[in-house]
Amino acid sequence: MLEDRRLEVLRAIVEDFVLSNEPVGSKALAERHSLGVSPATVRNDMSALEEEGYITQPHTSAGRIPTDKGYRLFVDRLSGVKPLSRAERRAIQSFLEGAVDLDDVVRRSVRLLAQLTRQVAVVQYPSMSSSSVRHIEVVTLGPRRLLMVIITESGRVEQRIVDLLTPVDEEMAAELRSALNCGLTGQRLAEAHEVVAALPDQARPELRPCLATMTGVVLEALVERPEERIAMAGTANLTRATVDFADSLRSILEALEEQVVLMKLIGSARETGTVTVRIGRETDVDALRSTAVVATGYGRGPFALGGMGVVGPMRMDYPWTMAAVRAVAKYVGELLGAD
Amino acid sequence: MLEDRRLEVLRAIVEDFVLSNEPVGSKALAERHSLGVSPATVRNDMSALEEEGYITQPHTSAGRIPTDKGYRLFVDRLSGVKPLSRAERRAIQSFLEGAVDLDDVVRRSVRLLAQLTRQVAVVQYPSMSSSSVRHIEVVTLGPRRLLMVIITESGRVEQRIVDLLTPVDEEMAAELRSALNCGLTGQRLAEAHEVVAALPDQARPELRPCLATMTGVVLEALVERPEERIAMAGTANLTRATVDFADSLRSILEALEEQVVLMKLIGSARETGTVTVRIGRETDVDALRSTAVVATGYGRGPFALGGMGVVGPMRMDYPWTMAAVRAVAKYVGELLGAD
DNA sequence: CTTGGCACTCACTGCGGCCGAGTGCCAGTT
DNA sequence: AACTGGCACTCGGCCGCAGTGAGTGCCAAG
Repeated sequence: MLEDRRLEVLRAIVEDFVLSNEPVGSKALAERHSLGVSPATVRNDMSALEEEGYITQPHTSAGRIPTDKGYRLFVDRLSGVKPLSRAERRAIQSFLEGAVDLDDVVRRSVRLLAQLTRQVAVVQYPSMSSSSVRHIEVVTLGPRRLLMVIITESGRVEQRIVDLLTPVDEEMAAELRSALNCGLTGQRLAEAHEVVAALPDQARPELRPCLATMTGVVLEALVERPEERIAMAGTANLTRATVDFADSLRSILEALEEQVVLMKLIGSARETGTVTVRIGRETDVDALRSTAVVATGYGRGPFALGGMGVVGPMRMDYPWTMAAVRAVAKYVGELLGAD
Repeated sequence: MLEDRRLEVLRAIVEDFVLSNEPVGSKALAERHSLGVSPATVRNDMSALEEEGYITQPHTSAGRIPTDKGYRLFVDRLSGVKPLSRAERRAIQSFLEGAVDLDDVVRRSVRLLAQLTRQVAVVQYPSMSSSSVRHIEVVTLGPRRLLMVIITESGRVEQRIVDLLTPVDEEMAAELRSALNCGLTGQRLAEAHEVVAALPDQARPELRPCLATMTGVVLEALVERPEERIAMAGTANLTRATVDFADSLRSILEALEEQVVLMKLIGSARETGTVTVRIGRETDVDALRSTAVVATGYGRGPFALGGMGVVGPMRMDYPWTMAAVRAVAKYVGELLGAD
């Protein structure tokens, strides 16, 4: 029970601080939350919490604010996931259902998430390697130049220009097309490594060099190249978290423009079926040490299509944000799964 | 000559202010630039320039800073375009030449421009309506659902999912494909309105409804829909222009996330063959009244493929920025023109 | 274990004064 | 007529200073 109240105090501190963005003191705490004890008692608890590293004071004789560790405990043990209201769910649905194509779905999602959470939103495009090939198209652009267009089950379209060593006519292009399609359609690219590599050997000798080049491109472009596309929106929301935050704003923006960094943040959450939260230094990105990332994967089945999430100040309404991210991810997953 | 010196003073003010970001006074001006006159004389000139609205003082007894009108005069009459160094040109070239596809070209360009100018860079994807159709691919996704992929000369790929009223089998899909390709290949979409609309009538009766739906999609998606895609980078650079600027940063970021606004800014510069500069209120966007936009079109020939440019503080090194934008645009134009 | 009381700390605020960059004006010079 | 040096004046920015109050830590009593 002592232990219990301490946790209750921590929860109260986090909640108040998230609301006010000001260090919260013992008096206000005892008043605003019905803890049933006096400020002095709260002070003792706070002292203990500080000892254990869950809260800290910005300077002597100021209130306390949560530390990374405090937020972590809060997220892990003290907060559920606030369910969204029916109206909010409807809003998500109606916002997304007008989308005309995959690109549109992603762009709408990211804007929706940014507006909803009032944070920076990030959405990964459905990954090529975890969805299977629907069709490969080959178009001749010139005697030695082809355009390959790869279409996946999830509706993503990837294009590559290929320069060949030997000229190819329309007829050969058609053969290449059918060879590729026979070999690859329905394959999950992540698993098709050997199949793809073996393809050239089964073709007519004249075509082999071309096919080898092309399968090389497929592998390089879709399997090995990890830098997939992402969309981002709501960077303006970063300015909301003002002051102390403001000086680091530049470095945060810089980090967010770095594809690799974003992929790491969002991508790692992709495989887990749940919403994951990374707080402060847990992000492993120095520029983001004052931020938190709430992310999840979307797309049903064992292979998530991609990840999405938001980046905001540590001082964030975690329960609500997690709910919003989860809801959008679920809806987008259904939308893309149905295609 | 009196007039001449005044302009010289204006130029000096602009140059100094761009460098220091501090109101510039008569004394420093007379010293740093070899104007050959005393501070008192400079003061008289400054007084006149202020009278005419080219400069202003932030508060009494401070130095002067240029107004919108002052920058405008500077850009129009007082500055040429600094040519880039050979090394810089080479840097541009080597940065861009590794691009593997259109998407990559655009993304590299925008990052390059942002790094080069240290401003926010914006690049419009090559417009569909001003480039001609290379190939249209039709893929069946389900009995009543098709995926159309439209590939243009410039290598841009656009995709649309089409839901049909009647079922279509593979054979019919092939017919539709060839009908579309016969009718549209080589057409400039902006001019093909009637041709596209007339297509269905020439086909077999059973196909007409389908074809009508599909041509409708083509028109709607590629000709009528003005919201084309754009890429942006370097938003972190906005924080460089600190302080006074900082409070409006939020609204600037918001404006920049608005596709429509960006399209207007960049798109309008697209048709002109030269680099255009919009200063302050000339942007016609309230949130950008403290910024300047330097933009140009890229892609040779009478039809520009798209526009690109940078957005930065009015306090900007115009000659250099204009040179950089022009150089990148020229190179990207060549790159895409050759494809 | 809790509580009221009490002394203490320290960021924040408002105030007054100083400083200096920069201006505007004027009288003298070329 | 244009330029220059001199001079008084303005006013934002920068101390230093004391007052205030929220918040803490400790302690002794319940």
